Amino acid sequence: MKEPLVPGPPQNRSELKKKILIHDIARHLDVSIATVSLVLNGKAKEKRISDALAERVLKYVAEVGYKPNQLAKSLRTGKTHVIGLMVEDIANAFFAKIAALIEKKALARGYRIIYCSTNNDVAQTRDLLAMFQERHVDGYALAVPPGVEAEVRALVQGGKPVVLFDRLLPDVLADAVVVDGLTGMYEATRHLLAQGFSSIALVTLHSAQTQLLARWRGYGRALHEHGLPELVEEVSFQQEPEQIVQDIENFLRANPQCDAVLFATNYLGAHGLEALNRLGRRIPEHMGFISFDDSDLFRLYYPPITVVAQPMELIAESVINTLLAALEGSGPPGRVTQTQLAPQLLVRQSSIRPVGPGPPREGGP
Amino acid sequence: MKEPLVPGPPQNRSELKKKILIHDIARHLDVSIATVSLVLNGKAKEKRISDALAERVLKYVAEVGYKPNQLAKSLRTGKTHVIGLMVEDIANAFFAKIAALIEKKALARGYRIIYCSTNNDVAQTRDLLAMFQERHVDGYALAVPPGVEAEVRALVQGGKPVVLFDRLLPDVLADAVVVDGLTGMYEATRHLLAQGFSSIALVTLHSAQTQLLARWRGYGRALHEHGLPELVEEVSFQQEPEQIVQDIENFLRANPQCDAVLFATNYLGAHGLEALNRLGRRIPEHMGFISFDDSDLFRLYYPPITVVAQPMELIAESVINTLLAALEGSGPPGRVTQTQLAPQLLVRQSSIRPVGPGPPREGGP
DNA sequence: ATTGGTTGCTTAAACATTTAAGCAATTTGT
DNA sequence: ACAAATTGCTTAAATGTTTAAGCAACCAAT
Repeated sequence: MKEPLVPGPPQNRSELKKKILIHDIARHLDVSIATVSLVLNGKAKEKRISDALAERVLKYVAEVGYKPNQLAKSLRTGKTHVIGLMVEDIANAFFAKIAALIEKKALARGYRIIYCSTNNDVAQTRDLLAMFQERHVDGYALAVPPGVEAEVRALVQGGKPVVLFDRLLPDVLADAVVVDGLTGMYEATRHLLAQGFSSIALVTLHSAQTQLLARWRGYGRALHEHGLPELVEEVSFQQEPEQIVQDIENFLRANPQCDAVLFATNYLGAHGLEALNRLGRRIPEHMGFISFDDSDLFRLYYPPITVVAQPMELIAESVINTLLAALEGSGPPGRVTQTQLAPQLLVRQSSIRPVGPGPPREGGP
Repeated sequence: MKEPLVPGPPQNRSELKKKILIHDIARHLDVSIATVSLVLNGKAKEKRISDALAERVLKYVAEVGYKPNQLAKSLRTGKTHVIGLMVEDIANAFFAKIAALIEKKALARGYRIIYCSTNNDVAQTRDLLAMFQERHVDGYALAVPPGVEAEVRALVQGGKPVVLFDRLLPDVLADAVVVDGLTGMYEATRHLLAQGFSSIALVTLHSAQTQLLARWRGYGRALHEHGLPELVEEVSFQQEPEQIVQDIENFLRANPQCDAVLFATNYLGAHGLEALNRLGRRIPEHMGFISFDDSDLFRLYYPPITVVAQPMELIAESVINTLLAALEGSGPPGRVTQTQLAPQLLVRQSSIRPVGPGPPREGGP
């Protein structure tokens, strides 16, 4: 313990913290600042600092607990060791989980993350991208809405490591990690068809986000193969949750023949559950139900909800690997790495058609 | 324009981005760097730069879109306009939501947030605190586990703005924002008692986190007032989710007389639901159920789960206000601001005792 | 006609580091 | 014995800002 036992006169506590600089180290060891710096940056060998001196430096540095000022370092080297991560909404379970995983993996490899939520707002996203640049992040992991193609392209062409994930930006050629939502939704839809559901709806967002369009295409493909028509509700994301629930409610009420419904995102699924509750329709007796993305809610719901689960660990791992490869790889190899991961259909009760008295078509209570 | 009109040989794209510096502005306007800097920092009046020149500077700066290098600025001024936010786990719904709210409010006031998850690991928390210091964050918003008192105290005494939230650190006098979990849990327990539940258990973590202890005390107080014994399961947080579920399962199996259970955190509640599922016990027929923290899971569960909800908006607002007051307030006012917010008991079906065989004790509906 | 006060800007140090270039002293080669 | 190469370190420029201190030029007042 360094604290004096007797407090003594009112010391200015901030003086106790007197930041120690590389200059202090150098002076104490009676060597130049450059020597200390070289040793600390592992260039002792390369720059022919003697082992003896290098060791003296390291020893003293450890002893006094000297830590270089990262701001000065970054200013000089142009590297911050910070990665900018931009997601739709950090309060969303999917993105929160991805962020947590990426943070952990990045930290383990010496990088810090700074996050931002775009809320799918183009202007805000632009501002945030500008902030990342101002803060001199070394690399970008982006799940951004369409509308910022120009800015992202400029980054890529400026040589900055950029990895798009969750969704692509049309016409922007960049490293990317995405999940094959088309196949995921295709199989989910086929599963519903196989279960005997015959009028299957999709609830998605009115948005040009590529992952949503892919999921839609998967749904559409399965239906077309069976000669069935699409039945799609596109809700707007710029509204209150309550409004979304009501939209879904109205949609389902307007389509009473519909006997199963797919949701393109986790929160649409959650709102869907609420809508069905209000309508008093039971899952799966009145309505088959599948959502994209897994969560505690879906897993523990009664009945448990069938989902198209994304491989979270793999996504995070791929994003960080791709980014670090670009960051640490010697110069731009000119190649673009696009990774596509397979989602997994987790079949639970909500999509299992109950064997009941005859075809339970439109069964009222 | 300095660019030749004829493009010439294959230009290096990165050269196109030639970062513009304050020096370039100064030279173009034929004034000194200092003048430009003063104007940009709103000190034109104070330092007697003529309005005419100030306007010329601003005009040209806007025209070429010059943005000062934040690293250099921070190095010189010692301010980064970054707040370090440390939570238990960013993937946890409560913290994710708080983080999202704090981020939004901070951004609106010109500050950036960098987050970290402690996972309640003391060593990791210490490392992360050190990182925040290295990155020169201007202020700290901390929900940290016990064990880092010394480090946090050092920060506070070093004059750094620190706001503890969600939980306090014993013996660290700092600004804080907490929720009155004692009263919250006291009322939740009283509610169960009023409903006629008679053997009420609490599932909490084996931890000295102050908010958990307060919740426990609230539970204990209500029981003691009714002359009833405590029945508490403390699960360890260092284990896999699956193990926690099994712990709860075993605990409930070992206490068959127990007819209601309270959970001290949202994820304990979620695990509790799973445990009850596995045991085949129905809520509220076999077991009354209340969890701390609200979530979609609890709200949409069947039956809907009664919760002690925390006022998220208020927490975020208070944290950021307290922090910015300390950051921008003129010097240390010497006073510590501790805010305590009231939680809200949201009564849902899971804690409503079904009228069944036997007297429903203490006034029915 | 000198002093004193403004006005309107500039000079230069400071922030804390990295790293290319340089320079004695020593070792090696012929 | 002398040139060349190597060793082991240092000097100083560079990174891009902010801001205290300074300095001409002009004006007002004695």
